[in-house]
Amino acid sequence: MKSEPDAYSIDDLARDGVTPWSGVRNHLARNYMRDHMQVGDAVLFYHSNAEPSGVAGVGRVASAAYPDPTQFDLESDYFDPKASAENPTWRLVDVAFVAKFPAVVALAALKNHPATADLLVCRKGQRLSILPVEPAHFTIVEAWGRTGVEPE
DNA sequence: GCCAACGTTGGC
DNA sequence: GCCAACGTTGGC
Repeated sequence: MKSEPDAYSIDDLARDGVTPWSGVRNHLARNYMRDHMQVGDAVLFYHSNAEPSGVAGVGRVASAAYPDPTQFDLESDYFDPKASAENPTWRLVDVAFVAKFPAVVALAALKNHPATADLLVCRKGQRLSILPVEPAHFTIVEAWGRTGVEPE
């Protein structure tokens, strides 16, 4: 799950403990949350538009999908006039903090390493804010981030 | 600041 | 329904 650290970083999640992943306004990303995420699923927390951009830590899905309240909030940047309480368009899940890596696993490093080069986030032009990660990939990235040691 | 890769909008 | 124009994301 991507977030710009200026907007919401792994440190913010560490402080809050759990946060509603509000503001997703892309149908594919919403569908991942709605159809594929289950409570307890592990999440790689990715810093985008950052120095460096990359995986900053680990989270965990802490709720099933439910309507994103910001779509009904006139004051919110994420207000959606087409959505209604009876027929919400956008959903989100809560994400809980698990760990912050001692150092960000940079996108450039992920791209350079054969064990992670085929991650979706490594694809050129990949802008989707929520992407699926294979369990094997998760294990590699998590170990890399936690230890700072490149995978074999 | 540039630009690739889309998603969205709106005229037709 | 098609598609051109436009807007956004996000790496570089």
